[in-house]
Amino acid sequence: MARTTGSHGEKTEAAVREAAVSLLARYGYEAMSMRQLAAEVGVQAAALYRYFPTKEELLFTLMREHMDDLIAAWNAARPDDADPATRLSAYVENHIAFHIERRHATHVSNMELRSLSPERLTQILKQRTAYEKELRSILRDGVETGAFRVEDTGLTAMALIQMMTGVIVWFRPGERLSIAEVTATYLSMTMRLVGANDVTTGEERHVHEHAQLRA
Amino acid sequence: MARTTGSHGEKTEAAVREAAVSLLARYGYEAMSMRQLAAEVGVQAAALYRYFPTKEELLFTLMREHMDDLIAAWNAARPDDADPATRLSAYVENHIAFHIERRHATHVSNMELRSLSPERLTQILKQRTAYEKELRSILRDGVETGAFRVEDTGLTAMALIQMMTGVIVWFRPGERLSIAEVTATYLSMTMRLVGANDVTTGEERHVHEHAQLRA
DNA sequence: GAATTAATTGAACGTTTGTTTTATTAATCG
DNA sequence: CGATTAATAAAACAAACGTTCAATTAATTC
Repeated sequence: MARTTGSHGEKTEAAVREAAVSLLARYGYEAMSMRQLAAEVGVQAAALYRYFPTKEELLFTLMREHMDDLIAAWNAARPDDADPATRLSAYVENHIAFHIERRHATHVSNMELRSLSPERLTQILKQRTAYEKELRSILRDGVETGAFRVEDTGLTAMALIQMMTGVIVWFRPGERLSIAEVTATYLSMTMRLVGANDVTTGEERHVHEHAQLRA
Repeated sequence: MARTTGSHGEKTEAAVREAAVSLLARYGYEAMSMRQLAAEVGVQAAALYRYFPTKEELLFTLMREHMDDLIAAWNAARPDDADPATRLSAYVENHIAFHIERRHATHVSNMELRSLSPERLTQILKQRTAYEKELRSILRDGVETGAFRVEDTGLTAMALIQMMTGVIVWFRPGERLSIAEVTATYLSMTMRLVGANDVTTGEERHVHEHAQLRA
């Protein structure tokens, strides 16, 4: 047999991407074989090489596009000329919403860095650093204006990102908490962590609205 | 050739464990081959099977002992009849010190869970849950006595653990910050996060001592 | 110092791996 | 409808994998 009835390049490539994200998240890069991926798509292994020249290029493509999307999502959501607290809220909300919605791809992008060649690793890390820099900048501005009380902006940014990204480890859609509840709780934890409620006097009230939701 | 001069079982086994933790942390379970591990130890691959029956059993042994050690360290450090803030401080300090000191082993225990068989995975997760339960219990007590202001103890415990364990991702000994500085900063972030400084009136002062170390 | 035990080598086994090549069939275009 | 192009299958490749086995040598014991 050769070309199958109803076969279409774009559809197959989309199916490969989807199956790859799923299998990579579940088994990891080294444990996922090209034959396993092909079987999931319903195709022979050789067919994969029409869309991606190597296994590593497939991984890299998925990771790069995921980082592109993350940065694009933040650029669309960022409130440009707002006070630090508002900008921090937007960052937290975007980060958590994006990471919950795309848990599998995030898992891959965070866990499989060591499977990339040095040059490709550098590129992904560059994108990640650019994204994290946005948070550091917000924190720095907040410290300057007195909106936040933070000891070390670099360290705090790392702590916040680790904390927020951690949702993908335990969060399962449809269990106990909704995305909105999780986001609200993380938002208030973040604001307390950066010492925001001691300083702001007006709109930071909305943080406390959620504060006793489930005490 | 066969038995080499100066060979001794205990020494070899210790060398295997040490090299395995290092290689597993750097390359991951699937990417590390038994031949690569043997080469690192300076031995042939077949010699490894005198100490560990399979590759997976080697991984499991390292992970189980690491969890044992973590729980033992906490049992040695835990202040039993103290107020929640003191207990939380002890938990944070122990967690960060232990995880920085044993970054590689922690990395393995966190990243390679999916390479374990279901039964072995269950055992490691049981140990992990037992350890995390300690933190949830501290948070619950703190909420009850009014020492902490926390919306969801389970969610807060997960957030704190993700945040604290995250140090192993970026911390490198001998760079910029000392272990003591990192611990102090994480301690004050934790205390703010659980809303501790609004309630306690006496010994929570020592939190603020560190607070403006590097603002 | 001979007998026994502990530790290791070297070769081999059957699988599985990522990838390439060639042939074949379906879809598309003129 | 015939020619061309796109999409796939099937088979094969060498390399690497975890693991086993028999042979061999060092350390230990009596």
